[in-house]
Amino acid sequence: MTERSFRDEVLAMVRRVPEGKVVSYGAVASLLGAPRAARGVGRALGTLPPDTDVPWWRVVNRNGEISIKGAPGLPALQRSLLAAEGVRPGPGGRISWTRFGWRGPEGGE
DNA sequence: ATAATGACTGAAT
DNA sequence: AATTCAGCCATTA
Repeated sequence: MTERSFRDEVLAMVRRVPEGKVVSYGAVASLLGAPRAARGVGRALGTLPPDTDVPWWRVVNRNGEISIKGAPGLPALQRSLLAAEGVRPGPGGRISWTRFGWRGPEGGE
């Protein structure tokens, strides 16, 4: 069978994140069976084309903050997309895992 | 095959 | 609680 690159698995997993929910890089890595590959997840999302159907904006770092460091406008775009889904950072500027954290495919979508 | 890079994380300060 | 350090991983040159 075709070896599915780690990148493809990451994209497939992120595609399952329901609207209005967020997940951390480490969580995605964990769901893929590689709990220490958080960076690999970030890298995978970094290769996404601007017209992708993958909801990359639903992935944030463990603190519930935007962790993008690429183009200057991307962080703002992510905040905007999240806000459009009802995901808003709390008083501290962090997104609450209790309210918006996605538990994974088995945790209930 | 080795070295460098980066949308990460946990532990130590 | 906030910041700093060092480890970990997949991918690219």
